[in-house]
Amino acid sequence: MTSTESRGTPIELNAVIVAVENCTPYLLTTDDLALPSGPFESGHRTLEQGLRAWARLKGAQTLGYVEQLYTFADRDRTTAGTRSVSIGYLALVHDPAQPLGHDWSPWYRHFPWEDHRDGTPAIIAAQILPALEAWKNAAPDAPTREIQAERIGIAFPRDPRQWNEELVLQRYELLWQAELVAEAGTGARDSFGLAMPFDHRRIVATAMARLRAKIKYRPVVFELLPREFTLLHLQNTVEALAGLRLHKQNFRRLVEQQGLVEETGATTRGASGRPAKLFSFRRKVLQERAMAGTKLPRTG
Amino acid sequence: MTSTESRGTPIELNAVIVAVENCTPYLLTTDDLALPSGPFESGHRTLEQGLRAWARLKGAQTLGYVEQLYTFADRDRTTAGTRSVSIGYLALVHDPAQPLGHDWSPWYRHFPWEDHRDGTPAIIAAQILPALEAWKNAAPDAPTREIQAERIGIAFPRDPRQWNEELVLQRYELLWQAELVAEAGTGARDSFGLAMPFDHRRIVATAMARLRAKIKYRPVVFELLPREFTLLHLQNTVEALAGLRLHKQNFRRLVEQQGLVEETGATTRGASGRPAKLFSFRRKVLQERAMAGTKLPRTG
DNA sequence: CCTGTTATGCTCCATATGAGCATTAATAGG
DNA sequence: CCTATTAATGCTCATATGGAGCATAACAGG
Repeated sequence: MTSTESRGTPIELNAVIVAVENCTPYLLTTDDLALPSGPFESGHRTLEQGLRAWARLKGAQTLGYVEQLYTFADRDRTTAGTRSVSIGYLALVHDPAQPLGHDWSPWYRHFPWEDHRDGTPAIIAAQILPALEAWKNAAPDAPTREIQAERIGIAFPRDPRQWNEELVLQRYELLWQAELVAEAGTGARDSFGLAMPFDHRRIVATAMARLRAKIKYRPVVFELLPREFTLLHLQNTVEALAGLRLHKQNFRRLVEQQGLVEETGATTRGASGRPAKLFSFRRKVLQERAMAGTKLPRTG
Repeated sequence: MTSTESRGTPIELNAVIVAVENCTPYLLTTDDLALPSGPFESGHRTLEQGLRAWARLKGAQTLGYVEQLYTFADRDRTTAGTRSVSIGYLALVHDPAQPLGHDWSPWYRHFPWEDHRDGTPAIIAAQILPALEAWKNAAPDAPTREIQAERIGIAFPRDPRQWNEELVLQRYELLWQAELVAEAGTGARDSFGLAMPFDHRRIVATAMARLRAKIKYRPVVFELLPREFTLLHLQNTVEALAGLRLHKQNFRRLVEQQGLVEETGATTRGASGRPAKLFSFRRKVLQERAMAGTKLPRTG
């Protein structure tokens, strides 16, 4: 920090642009599966506005929710030889009018171990755990093995009920260190999930983790839904993001007791089964409860 | 984003370095109350490591916990004329051996409206609310006034039990927009709290909000305490950060049931009153519960 | 009418949280 | 030794909140 080598570092923006269609979350990518990115443009007042304008140009639907994720600047993060700094953004696209095209990639293709909606994915017991075992056992000393074993146990617990869907980034980093993802470079033996260029899969992991954490305390799911939706549609979307099945009745109780939605009066028609009421998001809650609230045992 | 004007933008790091002494949180600042900052140095593997090395040089105690806060890059953020990008960090310093010197500033001097440990601070009813009222009433149209009133009501609720200690940033931004902090520039009539140069007070507000949110679901308080502490000391530290009084018995119950601490066997001596047992942080919980857990009604 | 399917209502229980009341263990000062 | 003071601790109780599951209701199609 004492050097004056501040000619300037190239800054780029990377956006994880998410849409959900038919119970599947998708990422907007370029042809080579890279995240859309561009140079930092100083013409906009804020980074976020710049991102929105740029996404419009790139042909993504208009971005709804936008949030800064993280600034990535490890030394080994080099694009075209020079070290680069990237500011990652997460953006959510409302239910797209036209079906998603070929430039949208289902995110579980890149993270097959993260989708637990139909039970623990087979790849975990069949391939990931054995490979991690082997990696752990290759550690030089016992204490290290101990620590690795702990990490593995937390990231990929045996008991399905222990699965913590938020640990997306920890899991990806664990697989990286064990050289079980192609991006780790050094001649990975096994490679799980569809790789992405540069550190983009890491950025996506960060985005998934953030999103999975956020849906629990902020009504962001609605940024991925059309204006009107059924409660089942809402639940399916949350499940798609979390990669988990939820208890239907309790999910509804939660949604209603929090006053997140209101009936529009209309119902679905034509489908099989009892028609469902249509709901819309109560924008007011954004103001009413600027946030859930406390976990501290306050006085008064 | 289509231009190739990427000669590079100067990047600087700003660190909000926090320590707690005697029930008071302090910030490390320079003589003119600026946050310690320095150019982005590419010699380190990660930004975090760079920050640690640099803090050591600057004479801050060794940093314990470090976390990236946010990247600030609004157009009006200019240092010495040119637009600059700043990566903000939050760092926590363990109980300092020597007393904190003059380069540490109590954070409530900059945010007097945030300390509710002795009840709602007088400044809110006496000065802030009237000034915000006036600002709201000066809005051109009724809908705008309506919205401002909502914002004010959430940021500074009348009922003390509605006070949400996490909204530090929202409150600061509200005061900024109402030109009630000196940094807003345009000839602020009133100015609340001790100002800081540039947008540094905004960065601190971001840090406070993050910290207040984080202590609820991650055991970060221990990063601000000595190895051994009493439960009262622990509670006082949390209260200092949150700016709130907590219910003693329930606080203890919470801490114990979460298995955060373990007795060291020793007790305090010399003080008045019954001696308290000394505790230490159970590092294991970091692994055991890599995180609190769910808010979603899972199945299974 | 009978069956399959999905939407909705409700109950029950375990645990967490919010508020207090009551005791106990030390120290300081007479 | 006795007493006031200062904290630490132990417990209780009512009320939320979260997890599971049973029971009904409303429609499509044969």
